[in-house]
This record gives sequence, C-alpha cells and structure tokens, in this order.
Amino acid sequence: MQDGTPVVTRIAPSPTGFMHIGTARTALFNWLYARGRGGKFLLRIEDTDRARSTPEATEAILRGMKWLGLDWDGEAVSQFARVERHAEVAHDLLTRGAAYKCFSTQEEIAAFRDAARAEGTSTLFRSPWRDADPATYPDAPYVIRIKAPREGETVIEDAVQGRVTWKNSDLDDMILLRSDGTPTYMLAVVVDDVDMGVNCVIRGDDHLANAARQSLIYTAMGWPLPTYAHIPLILGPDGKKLSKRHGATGVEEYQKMGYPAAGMRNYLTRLGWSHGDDEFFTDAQALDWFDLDGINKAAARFDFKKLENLCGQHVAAAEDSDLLAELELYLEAISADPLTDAQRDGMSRAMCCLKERAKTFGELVDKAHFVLGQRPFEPDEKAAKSLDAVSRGILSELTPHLRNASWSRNGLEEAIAAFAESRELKLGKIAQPLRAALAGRTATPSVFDMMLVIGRDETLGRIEDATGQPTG
RNA sequence: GCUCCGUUCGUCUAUCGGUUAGGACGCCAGGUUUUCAACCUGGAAAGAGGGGUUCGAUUCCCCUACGGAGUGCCA
Repeated sequence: MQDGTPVVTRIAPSPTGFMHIGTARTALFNWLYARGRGGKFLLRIEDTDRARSTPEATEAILRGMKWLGLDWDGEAVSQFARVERHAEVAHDLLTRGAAYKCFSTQEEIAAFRDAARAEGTSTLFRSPWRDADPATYPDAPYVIRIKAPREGETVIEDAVQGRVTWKNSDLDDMILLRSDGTPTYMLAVVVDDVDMGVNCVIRGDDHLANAARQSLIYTAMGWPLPTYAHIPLILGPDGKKLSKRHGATGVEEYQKMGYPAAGMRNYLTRLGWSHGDDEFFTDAQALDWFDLDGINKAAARFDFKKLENLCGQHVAAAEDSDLLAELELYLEAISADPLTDAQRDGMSRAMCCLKERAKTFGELVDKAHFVLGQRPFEPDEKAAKSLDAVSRGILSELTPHLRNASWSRNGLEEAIAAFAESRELKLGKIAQPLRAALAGRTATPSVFDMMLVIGRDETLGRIEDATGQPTG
C-alpha cells in the first residue's frame, strides 16, 4: 500500500453459525491495525451461501463484535446484496479475454477428479473450453472460469509469511460465476474488497493459497494488490484445531464464562503477536504497539490459565463504574436476574474490595454474596463449622466492642485487635466466625472491608442472626 | 498424492550470527496473611533430528521427521 493512504481493513465472517474465537482474533488484529493508525475497519457479512447463512448467525456475529468492543466503520455490508456487481466483473473479465465460458458439467468434473485420484495424477481440472471457438458453444448452462496463466509463477509478498511462490502450473482455472449466475467466494471477496477500498487483508492462513488465486483477478482487472497478512490459526490446548471438543469455541461462550472484554482483547492480542516482553497492556497500548511484523508465523494454543490471569489483572485495574456496567451485561448474557437498586448500590460500594480478588464476573458475583444477599444469611456447610458454640460465644462478646468502635478501617482493626489481645485469641479465631456471620461463606473479602461496606447496624444484625443472641 | 506454511521451557513468547538463551502463565519450595485472591523470595523447565555456510549458529541454506492448511459450481 502506498505511503499516506489510510489503512482500510475488514473482517469478513460468514454467518453460518456462531462467531468463532479465531474469527474474533482476526477481527481484533484488523481492528488494531486500522484503528492504531487512523485507518478504517469495515465489516462485511459473507452471506452468499444461501443454504447455510442465517440471520441468527449474523446477529451472533454483531453481538460478538460489540461485546469485544470492536466497532466498525459504516454499515455492515452484505455480500449477497452485491451479486450483480460480482457478475458484472465476471463478464468484464470475459470481454477482456481473462476469463472464459466453460460448459463442462459437474458430473464430468467429478468423474475426472475421481479418475485422477485413483491414478494418483493431478486433480487440477483443465477445462476443454478454455480455448474453444465460441461458434462451438452449446446451448447449455455454463460457468465462467478465470483464464489463469500456465507459465511462470505467482508471488505473494505476505507481511507475516514472507514471500510465497507458486508455480502457475499448480493454479487452476477457478470458477468465478456459477452456472446459476451467482458469484463464487473467490470473485466476491476480491470485488468487494476493491469496491470497499480495502487495502490490507489480515485473515487466517487457511486463505494463503487463495491469495495466489485471487491475485489473478486483481491482475486481470488491473487493480492494485492489497497488503496481505495471513495469520496462523488458534489451536486447542492439545495442539489440535480448536473444535467443540475443546469446549468453548464461540465468543459468546467466553462472555458467559464471565471474562471481561478487556482481558479477552489483551489475551487474544498477545496470542500469536508480541511486543517484546509486554504481557499485560491496555487498549491504548495495544493500539499504539500493534504491527504486522510482531505477528508470529506459528499457530498458538489457547491457554485458559493465562487468559484468567490476564483477566484478573484487568478486573483489578478497571474503574468501578465500568466493572459494574459490564457486570450487568454479563448477568443479562447468562440470563440471570438483573440487579435490584439495592444490590447495585451495594455492589458499587463493595467493588473496590471485590475487584482485586476476582478474575471473572462469576467470581465477582460469588464474592459479592455478602452485599447481594440479605438477612438472614444462611451459612453454607463450611461457614456453619466456623459458627460452633465457642465461636458464637466469641462473637457475642465481641459485639459491644463493635458497637463502640469508630466505624473506619483503623477503628475496626484496633477494636478487634484489642479484643483479640484481651482474650488471647489469634485474629483468625475471630475473623473466621465473623466472616461466616457476615456472609454465610468462608471465601469473602476482608471482614473489615465487609463491615465498612454494610455499616454498623447491618453488621450487628447479622451477628445477631448468627449467634441467636440479641446484640442490643 | 500434489502445493504451500510451520517447529525455542508444559503453554504464550523474546532473541533479528557472538547471551550464563530472557520474560510471562502454570508448576514446585519457602515467606507474608483474617478466608479467598493477591503479594514476596527461590527453584525445576527449551532451540525436533541430520547435514551444510561461517572464526562462530536458536538465528542463514538443504534434507528428514512431525504438525497444520489448501487441493469444491463452501466461505
């Protein structure tokens, strides 16, 4: 691409299911590359396969993109809506002599391939109509094929893979327009990319071979080639192609697992791309640093542990209000009850002590039980063990000290420390039952934080619930 | 079968001919600690194999092995 021309990238998923996590990463790379240098990032839905495309799948793609925060410029383009333009280019190619009508039937071609495979010879189909005299054309359906060069070689300068060369004798006369007049993918991508002004194509390396064939169309039409960057696929933890067998493959499943979008972006960006030793980074840094030459050539495996670690760091670093907003989106995604006003209020007051101990929204909700639930807090099995008769006695004795303590972090710490010292108890002996009384759980934020968040009256009330002793 | 791509600790990766091959996640040990999470210190852990090129290869070239992708009137 020429200097000075703004970068225009795109993501072009086909709506034949959910949005694959690999597609999401490809979209992310395109988004980072364009947005990071003031260019444009476009979205095109490749819905020309009418049998497999569904509106539901398109919606899923849009939702996935939005969740990940990958905003695109302009309206999403429907490839199917552009079939006439594709056909127009096919016919243009025909008149330029760069393509030809082929009357071979699918049966003939299939028979040829079967025979070739059986004999172990090349399965490249050589149409007998390539140089046929139009006068001999039958009155029958035909496809339009490109007239690919048979001599020399085709070279793709790929920003990731380097220079890749094919002998033209290995390239076939691919079909541009089917016998029913609809365009094939090969034709449609090129025409759409050119019309949309896309000058940088970042896509999965399963398209590397396609780049050579598509370049033939660019050349025949006299269009400049885009910058190509074929990125490796994402593999499952076992090194095999990521499939249903590995669990989550769709982006929405990750949202439902409670991963924050910022953590997903960070992890996915770092998977197969690097900027020195940087591991944890913000969107602004990713936008600033991302470049094609940092992309690795080898496929990378998906590692949930690292994803979680990064997500934990992002949760801890996020603004309380942003976390709360994303949490509500998460609850909606998993079809959980929305927060009541009281819960939202408690959540926002507790967020500061919650966020540094959670990696996912699920954990955040779990540890927020003390503020999401309400009296009486039924202790779970483990918490009940912390509330034996002795512990309940300790809590009862602690109560007056709490009543008189100054309700601040320091005041509470001092009050409880003094009480512990007077009874020659370790802090844990007091904190555990107190935790169980306040939350009904054994894994919670600090007891001091909880007391601060819920306040004196509520604290005393919950202790009363747990001890069965009136505190007043 | 043919074409193309790939191969550094378990995993993600740094290195762009000269390093005790670095970092991160995970793991192990110890520490801190009111639980969980976190945190601190230390530790184990890698250049697929074979040939070249070079004074010197993880780095450049070739071969092999293994893995992947493509080979559709799917995208």
